[in-house]
Amino acid sequence: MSTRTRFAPSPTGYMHIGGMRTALFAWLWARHTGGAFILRIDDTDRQRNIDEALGPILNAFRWLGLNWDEGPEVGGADGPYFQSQRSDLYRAACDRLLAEGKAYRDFDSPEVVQADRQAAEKEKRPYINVRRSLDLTPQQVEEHLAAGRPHVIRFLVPRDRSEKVAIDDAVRGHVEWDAALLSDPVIMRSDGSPLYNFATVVDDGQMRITHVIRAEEHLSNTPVQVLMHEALGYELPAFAHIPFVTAPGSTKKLSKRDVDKYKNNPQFKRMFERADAVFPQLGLGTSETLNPVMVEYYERIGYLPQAVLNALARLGWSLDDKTEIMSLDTVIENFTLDRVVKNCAGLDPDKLFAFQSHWMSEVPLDEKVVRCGDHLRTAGLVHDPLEPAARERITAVVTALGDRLKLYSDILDVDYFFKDEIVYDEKNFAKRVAKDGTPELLAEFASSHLEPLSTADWTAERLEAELNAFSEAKGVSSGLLIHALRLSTTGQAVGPGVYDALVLVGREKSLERITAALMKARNS
RNA sequence: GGCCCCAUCGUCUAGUCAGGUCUAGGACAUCGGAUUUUCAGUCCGAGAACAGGGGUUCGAAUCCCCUUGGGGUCACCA
Repeated sequence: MSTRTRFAPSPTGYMHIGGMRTALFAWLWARHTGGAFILRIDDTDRQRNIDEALGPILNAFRWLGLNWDEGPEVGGADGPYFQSQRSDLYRAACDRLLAEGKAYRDFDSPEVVQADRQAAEKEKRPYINVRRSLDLTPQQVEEHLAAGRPHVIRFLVPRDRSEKVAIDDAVRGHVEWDAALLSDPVIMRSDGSPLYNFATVVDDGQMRITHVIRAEEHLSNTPVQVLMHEALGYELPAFAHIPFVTAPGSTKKLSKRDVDKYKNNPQFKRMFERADAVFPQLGLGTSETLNPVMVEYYERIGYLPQAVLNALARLGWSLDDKTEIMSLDTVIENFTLDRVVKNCAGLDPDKLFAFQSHWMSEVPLDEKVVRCGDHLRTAGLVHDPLEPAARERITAVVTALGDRLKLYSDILDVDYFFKDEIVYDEKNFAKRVAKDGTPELLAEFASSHLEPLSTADWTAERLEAELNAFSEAKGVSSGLLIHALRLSTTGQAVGPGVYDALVLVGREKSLERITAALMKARNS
């Protein structure tokens, strides 16, 4: 039988990076086995603004290139793929259970149930729901029904079953539970809508899912689901509970609720700072609106899908003892569930960045130019990046940047190549320019060696030769002038090689900026 | 608290199922050196781990038990 895996997100308005990893593993297993990957939307709870809430999720899949064989937009034979449109299926399954005595109507009010729970807690004994409604005679049930008395429907756990409820999890191995300790799960609310635990079983059964690959936090839902699969006569799928992704340097599940804490996390901190530096320029808000818990963060800040995919694949899975850099095709070819690690894995921003460095080095110049052009246009630094002169300039800058360009948004750090005014890195300006003797040296170099140069002679080679000749004659380290020149003409301490930078800034503007810097140094 | 899961360098991991070849391998990060009389980068190198205790065995990171620690989950959420 052909493999069928699924990912069933709830439309929350964003795609969680940890959820993305779970989805990736399910997708990978389907692709590795030549099976089907199904996207199913768990929207039993919220029906409003479904498009708005679903958009970012589908976008995340598209950005990473993870296609789905059945689901929203593409349809499929086992649809619909929105739980909100599958009510009849749940109703029918529930009726069947009811008719077979495998489920029952529970007339206890939420308050009563709550009191039971509290009583159990007080007496320090495990809570299992009290089956009062089971004592009702058929006649009493009819009366309650006729009276329109609100009730839920619970699945009747076979607590007296002799053997344990067990699964052979593809990643965790044999796991078993004692059915006698299980509470009867509510499968239908009093308003007639299904609960997740039930809907999932009905969907997985009806869609003939062969491998339920999901995050570890669902492990404790598994026993009742197994029982419900059995009760409904579905063939039990294989389960693979993969570890969840934790926050960097933590053992706790990565959660959007904790973003405020993450801002102080030493490893996460830089990502938030980067967001606050970049997103406002792109009109995307700040780290408040887009943060590293969301997949969109990575897309917008200029990560490569290859890098994110590589990092995600290596989080809880490995090919062997040395392979780190892997294309999606390589991962598909080698992905197996038995090589999924059992313990939870912390998202590592540094490692992701390292993957990014590698994959960015594989991107052709033209592609980099186009993507950087997009960022520049969005930031208002370039009107039309496709216009020949602009394109040429962007190409020159990207070339000069070389492998310094790690994220596409890095292009915004060299905005001084695209606008007139520059922002000084004050600390480094003081250190490299406004210090003993340097302004005088710089002034002399500018007037004696730079100003005489014609625009045609304003080349990296010539500039380097002039600078070397001057510093040799003066008996000073060339590094002194190199730093002073960079700070003066770009305002920054880091950037392309200084001769390239001077060429990019141009003769005219370079001289102007040096003059301005000298004035600034004198006044400080 | 009940139930369940997990435990190798700071981090991600290889090795665990089929004990020896593991004085525990790789990657990221860190530190040091080289290079560019420039930041970055690149190259080379270094430090860095089997949670603890009992067993079984000639031999245990690997098998068994206990302890400790971490985590998940206990809804008319998903």
